[in-house]
Amino acid sequence: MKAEKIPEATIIRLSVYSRNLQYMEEMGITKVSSQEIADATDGSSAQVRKDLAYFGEFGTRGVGYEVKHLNRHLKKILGLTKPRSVVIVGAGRLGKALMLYNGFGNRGFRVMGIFDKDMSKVGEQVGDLTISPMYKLDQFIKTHNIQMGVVTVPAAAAQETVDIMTRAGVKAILNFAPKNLIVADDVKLRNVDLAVNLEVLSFYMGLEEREGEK
Amino acid sequence: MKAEKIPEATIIRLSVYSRNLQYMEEMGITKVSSQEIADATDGSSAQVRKDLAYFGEFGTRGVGYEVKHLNRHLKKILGLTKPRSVVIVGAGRLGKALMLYNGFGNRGFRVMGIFDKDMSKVGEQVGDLTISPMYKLDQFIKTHNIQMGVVTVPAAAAQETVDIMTRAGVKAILNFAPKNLIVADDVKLRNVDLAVNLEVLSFYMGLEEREGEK
DNA sequence: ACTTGTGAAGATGTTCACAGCA
DNA sequence: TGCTGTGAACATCTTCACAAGT
Repeated sequence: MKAEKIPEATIIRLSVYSRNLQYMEEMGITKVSSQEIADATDGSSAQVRKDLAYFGEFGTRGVGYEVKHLNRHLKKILGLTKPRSVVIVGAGRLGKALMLYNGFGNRGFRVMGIFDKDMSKVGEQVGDLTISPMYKLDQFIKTHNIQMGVVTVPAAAAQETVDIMTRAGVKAILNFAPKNLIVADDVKLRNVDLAVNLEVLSFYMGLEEREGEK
Repeated sequence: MKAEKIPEATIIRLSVYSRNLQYMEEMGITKVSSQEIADATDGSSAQVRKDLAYFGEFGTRGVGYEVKHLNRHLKKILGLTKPRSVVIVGAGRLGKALMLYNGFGNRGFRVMGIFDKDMSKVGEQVGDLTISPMYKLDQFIKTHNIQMGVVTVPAAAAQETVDIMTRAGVKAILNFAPKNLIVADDVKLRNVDLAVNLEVLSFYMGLEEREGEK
């Protein structure tokens, strides 16, 4: 392992490797090669080995990797060994859908609260949580030591939302609002822009269409 | 403009530029510089100019860009000038949330149908559409000439879903199932993995925590 | 014999810095 | 003067190919 800077693309792939190793583990597979991981995740075996090499040596030459052992290390690297507390702000359809999304829970993320400005939504039950009013957000984050926030409010309200979150102590934010947000250097921010994804697809479709016209 | 290969990162940024130009247009701003676009989208002015240079010359030296003119070109590049027809398969919470998501509609994407295998969901009203049974999907895609599909079914059902879609003629797929899918070369596929995004944030939080321990 | 781990080569993407033009 | 457009320098990421280890 080296103290180099690690590409973000590597971290994304490690997360995908881990998910696939999880499946393998559940299916009772005990041993895997870099080539098999590559096949399952649509990558190359050299890439898999390079990605892992940033963090240490996890395999046995001539043999491969022990599934359980490798997955345990990957989860550790990704910080998934202790549960992470999350709040969702914005109890619209997307916020509620994420609140109830199983994919978070079974990877160690605990959605502890869901908040909305709209008082007509406050009190509504979503799964086993109740929608809380925004003015309680700051105190809730502090009391429950919340580390991560998910933003599903409209673009116009996104900046004030992250300001409240970060002032209260949230250290990482996943933003679904189509807006470029400003946060302090020590806060990690990731944007998921659903429309951008469709537009990228649309671009490549357009390329094909133009090819077809020739 | 050159016939070079264009980085996907460039396409993603063009989509973000376009969204910001849209805001500017709505606010009545007529003129913008590459620096101003960079500030609004958290990038560099050189990057903005390089991205645009793949497709032509849209500005005036010494002056900048005409907002409306540039946005019109970007939308053309992204294939957003004619509306794109979309189906959503998987009428769970995420599927419904996406169905009702405004961000698609106001960028030219038309959700024409929503489908689910679960017959107890079929017939249910979502916005102004009704959930249809899976066996109607193939015919619907052909009849309405659907170009894009959004997959929000569970991981185990994702591959068979895209097989039906692509056999019926869908040319681009946005997949939310945490599963690596196989599609023909002429079909464009993008994966949005919500848990991966949280895991990447978790990784960077872990780095900071380890820093703090020193 | 087989598969990892890795330096070196190659490919790709970003930034610099300035010529070109209004 | 001011800002775009762009070749060249730089930085980053991926692939290659083989030595090392079992």
